[in-house]
Amino acid sequence: MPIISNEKRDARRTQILNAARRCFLREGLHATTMPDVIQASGLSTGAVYSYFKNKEDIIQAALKTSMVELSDLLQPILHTDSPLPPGGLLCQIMEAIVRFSARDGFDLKRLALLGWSEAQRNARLRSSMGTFYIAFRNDLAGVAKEWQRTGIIDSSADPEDIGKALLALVLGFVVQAAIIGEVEPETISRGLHWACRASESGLKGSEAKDG
Amino acid sequence: MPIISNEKRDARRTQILNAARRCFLREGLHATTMPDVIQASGLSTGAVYSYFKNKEDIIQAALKTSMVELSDLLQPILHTDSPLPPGGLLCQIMEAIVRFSARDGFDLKRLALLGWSEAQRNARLRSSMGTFYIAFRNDLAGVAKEWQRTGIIDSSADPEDIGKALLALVLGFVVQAAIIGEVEPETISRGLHWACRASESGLKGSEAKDG
Amino acid sequence: MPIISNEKRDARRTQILNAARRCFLREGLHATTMPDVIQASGLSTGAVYSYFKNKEDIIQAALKTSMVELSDLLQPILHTDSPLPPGGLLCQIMEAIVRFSARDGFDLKRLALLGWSEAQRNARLRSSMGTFYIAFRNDLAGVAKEWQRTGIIDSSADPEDIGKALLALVLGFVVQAAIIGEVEPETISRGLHWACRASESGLKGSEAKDG
Amino acid sequence: MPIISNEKRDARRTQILNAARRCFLREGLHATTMPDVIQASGLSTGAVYSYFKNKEDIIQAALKTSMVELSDLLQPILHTDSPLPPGGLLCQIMEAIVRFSARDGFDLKRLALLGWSEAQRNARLRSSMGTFYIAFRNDLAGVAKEWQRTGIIDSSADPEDIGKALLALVLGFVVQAAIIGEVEPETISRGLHWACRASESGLKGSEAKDG
DNA sequence: GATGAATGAGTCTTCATTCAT
DNA sequence: AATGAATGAAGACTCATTCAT
Repeated sequence: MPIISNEKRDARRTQILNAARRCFLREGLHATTMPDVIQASGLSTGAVYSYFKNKEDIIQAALKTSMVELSDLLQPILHTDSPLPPGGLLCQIMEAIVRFSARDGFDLKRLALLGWSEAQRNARLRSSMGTFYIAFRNDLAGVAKEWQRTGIIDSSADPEDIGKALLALVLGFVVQAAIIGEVEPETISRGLHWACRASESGLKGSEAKDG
Repeated sequence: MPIISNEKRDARRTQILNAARRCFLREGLHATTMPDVIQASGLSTGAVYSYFKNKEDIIQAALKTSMVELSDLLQPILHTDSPLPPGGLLCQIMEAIVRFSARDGFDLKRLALLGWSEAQRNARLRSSMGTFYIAFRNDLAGVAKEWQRTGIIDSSADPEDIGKALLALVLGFVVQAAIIGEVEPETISRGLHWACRASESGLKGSEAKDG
Repeated sequence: MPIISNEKRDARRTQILNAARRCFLREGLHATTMPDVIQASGLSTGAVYSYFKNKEDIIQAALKTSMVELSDLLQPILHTDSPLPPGGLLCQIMEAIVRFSARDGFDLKRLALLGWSEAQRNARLRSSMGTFYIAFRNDLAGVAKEWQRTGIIDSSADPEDIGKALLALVLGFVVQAAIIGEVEPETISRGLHWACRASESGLKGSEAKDG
Repeated sequence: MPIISNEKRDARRTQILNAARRCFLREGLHATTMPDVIQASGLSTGAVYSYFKNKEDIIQAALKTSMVELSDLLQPILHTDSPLPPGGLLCQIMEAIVRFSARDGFDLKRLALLGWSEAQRNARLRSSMGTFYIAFRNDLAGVAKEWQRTGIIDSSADPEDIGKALLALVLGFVVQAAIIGEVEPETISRGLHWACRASESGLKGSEAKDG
């Protein structure tokens, strides 16, 4: 039965990819050698190369897998009929990311930094990563539209802009947590809360510039 | 006199560092070879190695230099007697970063991504980078205190939290601009403005969780 | 089966080591480059490096191998029930060394000089070489004890001292043969014979000093 | 006055050569770099290169100097009207070498090993070293003739052979002292004394072989 | 003459990938 | 289908020597 064979194939791929991610987090993308991945996977050189054409393919697949996993995690949060208000949603997303990192031992935040860096010089990765983040941003804009529909947010706002602002907060949380640490999802949310309550908060950049 | 003047030495160092940064942006930190840097610098192998002990040293210095330059750029914005309100300040910072990138042809945003990635496995870099970002975050918290002093922000807020939230926005803008593009400082500011005006905005994380 | 047999592995190691020894004798230890050894071995760079960690390892192994081979050669001479008297034994040892050098084309005498030099600054080599020579010296002292047992040598003599004197003669023969030439084992033996028959030979150092 | 200048030149040369010998003893001939020698000499690169054409020249001169110094030391011992008998002479020579090593901090024994090794692949050095050792051997043979003249040694002996045997002992002492240690001049002398008093000592190699 | 900055050929070593078995 | 030995191109770095000042 080819079905079992296929399952086995998938299991092997996952085994290699997980080994690769462990290596990547430990050594970085470039400093990780194929022997590193091969040893960590417990397979033979030839076996690994029968599942992936080359190292670039493994990087690509490992990062893509992470993006897909994250996507699965975020879908229920973003595609719900009654999304939480901005602050709550942000927290939910950031906590999901934190939880994901804890779950499998792959620190998604740190893996993301590796991916962003690699995407600078790897067109294929840049492309798949771009697709992922644009979809994420669009989903956030979609939530913003839902907020407008339910009257939580003014209908004159540009939902795209809101999506971009929210994405910036999420990504910035990821960087900050990975590089400095000492940030919790709630910290961000709370800080934002106060910043936004500034009298004449002037959050509209144009006003700021004019003033 | 074959003894080179300090100015000339510094000029040479800068020459190498700038060449390195150009290479890094083009090829990434690891894919950049020493011959790449050497050729780009216009010097000889030996000359480059007389200014920097090894490749790691060049990476270190190139990123450190960028941090120092950025720091110089941000100081006047962050250490002023009458800082702009939150939205305006954010815009100012992001625009400074954008302007810096345009100035010398070194896209600071993309260089930052490279640095964050490298910092994962390079303790020395992680240390100097951590110092820089913590100082940045503290400066932002300092501005928050100033806002509290002038009554722009409620005195019950934690300025540290505000610093973290603002830093997240700045870093997130950098990532988003580098990876997806199609974000302007004002976009973020505007999106945030609307998100924050959400009725019962629920930006306080705890409320969000409870809800 | 790509899994190589132990015999083949050993054959490869020997192949590399013999190539290395040929190079070392031609160029010296340091002036021999890895490409030299690699080409002489007939293998590829990677293959050589899969058998030996680095150049130092090859030096170490090449010299150690020589010591082991020499040891095998000397064992039957030194560990016999009825050793020849001093002069005969010396000749036997020196001739064994000469014969060994002729056998495989590796001039053991010249290789020894290279090793002694390298041992000055290479602790690991110094250690293994020290072990070898101390064992050799002890074996010579052992023969001296046998001589004392059979009455060939006075029982009041210190066998250790005899071992040291004999070792000096052997090593000195090696140096002289390698550096100046025109010495045969018998020459040494004969010269010693006459020198020792000096009336009031005064070979006891203390007497010499007093005189 | 060119005389002072010449003296200064010689002093400089000595300064460089002494620095070089210190380096050579510490690092070996090849692992010593020109910067090593330059720094140890306290002069500038250019200065050192104005006194010696290249590194090979420094090696050559440093070793030659050592040979000359040793020669000066041995002359009075070897060219005397009433030389000590064999055992005493040997001790005198070995003690002179030991004393020389202690005097200036240049361990002549270890320097000799370095030189022998280098002589394998350096024709010029091999030549000057050969000249030195042949002269030494001839001087020893000369002493043997003197011993024959005064009746200490049988007139039927070949003084050349005696020279070779004595040289072997001296060189062997040097090697043993440098590589293993725990040998004193007297030890050798004493050991030899007992070995030679072997009944039917059979020191004549031919007899040994026949037996 | 003196200086030391600059040169660049030459070394060791790694590692992605292939392919005989 | 699986294995892991073998390949060799490519990279980081050193250091003897030169020569402009």
